[in-house]
Amino acid sequence: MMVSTKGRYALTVMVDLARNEGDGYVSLSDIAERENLSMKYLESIISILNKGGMLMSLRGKNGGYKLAREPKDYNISEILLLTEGTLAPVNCIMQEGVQCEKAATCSTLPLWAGLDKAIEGYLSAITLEDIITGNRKKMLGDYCESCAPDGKAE
Amino acid sequence: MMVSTKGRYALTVMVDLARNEGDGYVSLSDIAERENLSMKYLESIISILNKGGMLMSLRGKNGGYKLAREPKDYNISEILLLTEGTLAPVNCIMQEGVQCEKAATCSTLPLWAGLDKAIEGYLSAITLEDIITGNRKKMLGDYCESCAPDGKAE
DNA sequence: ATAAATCCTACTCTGTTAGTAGGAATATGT
DNA sequence: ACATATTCCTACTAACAGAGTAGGATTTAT
Repeated sequence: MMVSTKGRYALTVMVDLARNEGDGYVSLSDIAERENLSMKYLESIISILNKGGMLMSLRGKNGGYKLAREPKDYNISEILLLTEGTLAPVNCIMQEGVQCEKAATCSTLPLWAGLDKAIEGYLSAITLEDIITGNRKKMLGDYCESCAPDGKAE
Repeated sequence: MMVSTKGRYALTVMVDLARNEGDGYVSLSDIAERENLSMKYLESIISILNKGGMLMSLRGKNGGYKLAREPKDYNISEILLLTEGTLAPVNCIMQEGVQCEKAATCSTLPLWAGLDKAIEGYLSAITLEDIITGNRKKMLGDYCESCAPDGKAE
């Protein structure tokens, strides 16, 4: 598994915030209740988003969080990268030039590098706004089987 | 991390077998020595490949393994799927119609489904032969930064 | 002052990963 | 027949990561 609940919930939080933008600062307890997730756990996740500059926060009564930018200005890759640490599909692909010592002769490395690129490419092309507006074409292509398990196209 | 050493070593084994095809059956100890991996661990991995019909095996002295088909007739997706169990990037995407109960209303599901599709698409387009022959264009596209960490294109 | 919120540190429980260990079954060469 | 080289099979273990929980300190609006 590449994306844990941490990254998934982080995205859920971002989507929830985007949907409730107008309301000023949104409290974590509201988000946790709406999304039916543990508030304590979300706390640790939203803290990463906040420190990473994705959010603005206000402490004290009536405090909470809101998006630092507009939904269209977040891509999914950056949200997941921040919370997960890496999106690399294998250990041999690591950040910034750090390489396996066999890299020069490894015949499978180009495969992993290519897979990494494919993942990065997909995720960085999609914005938070695409998710809010349900831009299925962008996310799934023209037709998505996995969305129609009963055999009917949507 | 989506692909563990299990899947990675499985691919390494397949590549090693493809490279040493002419020699009839190849023993596990030869592979382990060449690839510098624990033979005992490889044993458990190659057993999965064998039971999954990817290999032919011969017991006893001079025994070993060889590919059941030609390298061009294996795609990477099937090798990894067999050994890893799943390639799904998240828990909400599972096999054959099994779905999260919130699936119908989940706004992030299309993203995960699309990512899964992108991964599957990439991996199933590449064959074992592509790896043997070092088909970088197919694996990496026209230019690969991660292959030239010193800043020079190859 | 009180209540409602973020912020911070530390802990725990569980499952997965990455192996290791030991031996049984099978085939070959001498 | 026998020693040897191999696959095959079951079980075990140590370390790490994932998924939270717990408790309280700090800040701000009313």
